[in-house]
Amino acid sequence: MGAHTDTRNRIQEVAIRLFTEQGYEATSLREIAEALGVTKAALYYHFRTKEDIVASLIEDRVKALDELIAWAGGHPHTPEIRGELIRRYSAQMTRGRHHEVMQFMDRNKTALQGHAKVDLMRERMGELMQALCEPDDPLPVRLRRSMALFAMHAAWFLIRDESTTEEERTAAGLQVALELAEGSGG
Amino acid sequence: MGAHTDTRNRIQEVAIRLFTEQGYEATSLREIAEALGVTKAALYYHFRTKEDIVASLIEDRVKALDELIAWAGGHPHTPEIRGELIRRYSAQMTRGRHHEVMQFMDRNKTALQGHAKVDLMRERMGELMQALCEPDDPLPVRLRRSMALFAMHAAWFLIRDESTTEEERTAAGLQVALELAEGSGG
DNA sequence: GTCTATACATGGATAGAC
DNA sequence: GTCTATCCATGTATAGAC
Repeated sequence: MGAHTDTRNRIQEVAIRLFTEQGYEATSLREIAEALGVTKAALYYHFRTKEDIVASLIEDRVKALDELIAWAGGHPHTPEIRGELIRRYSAQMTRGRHHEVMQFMDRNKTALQGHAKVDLMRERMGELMQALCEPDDPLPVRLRRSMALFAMHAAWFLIRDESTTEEERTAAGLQVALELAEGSGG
Repeated sequence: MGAHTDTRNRIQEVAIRLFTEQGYEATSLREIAEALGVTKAALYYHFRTKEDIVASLIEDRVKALDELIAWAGGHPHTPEIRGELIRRYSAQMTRGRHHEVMQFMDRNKTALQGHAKVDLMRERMGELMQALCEPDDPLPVRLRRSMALFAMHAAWFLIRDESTTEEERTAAGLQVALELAEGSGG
């Protein structure tokens, strides 16, 4: 954990904040550099490209998704397993930068298209969805299950209320997600 | 409805498609022009700026939201009124370019930040939300009601299945939205 | 590790001819 | 209404000094 790792971390911190607030394309490397009190060229010592900064930001999230998919692969598609999968997903959102990463991606959907790591992560989300529902489930069920995952993101960034605690967000997201997954019609 | 109106319409059609597929910033005016077989300069005859194209795309949606908000303003906040509000919202999605506009905006959140008409529309969505829930409603209720609106968008673009008909999408979105608005916890 | 300087591409937008 | 030509700002990325 020398000065190298530290600067690298500070770059990531500022980058994800600005990418989320102002947008990925609207945020120049010059702007990130200035916020850190260094120059553009300094960033290029730590990251080969702008895309590499993004890749570094989401790699923990991809790993976490891989674990979830692997776990789901060893279990049958039952309501109980779906519930547990959702609980585990919810728990991930409380750790590290995971919910920040999801918000960053949600707000920059098109801008991140074509980034290798981002496309990989979209694939993983698709695989996770397949663990939550069969292709021949009725449309309302598929819609509800897709939205179950979204509920756990939305709890963090759809509700903008500053006074809401992290525990309340997590609980609300989890509750709505579980209802959506096993609601009256599915 | 002369050649003027026609070309203008064709520009809008190509623009919203490319903005949604590839992204707003990733789509240059040159690219739109080439897809139409004209030059960049020709576009500038019909629209003063790139931002003006966006404004023209969403203005019908803003008008539709205004109508909805006005209607809600004349009624109390009851489950029945909320249900009717959601039904009317759902009906709007089946007309004109409304669901395409919502998808375009969903996929380009940050890129459209600061566009006057887009910011206006975000305000309107906020007002509509206020018609659906009180500030002191419990968090899961607020989350569910926010997601009710999202469900009606998601029915159109979260489910990518080509064989799904427009009627099925509309019905599924409406059903899930109504469940979310008046679910077990809200 | 960070700097200055700069190459190089691309995009939005305008001027003025036809 | 559409064209050619061009301006100008900005962005990513690199070379090379310190």
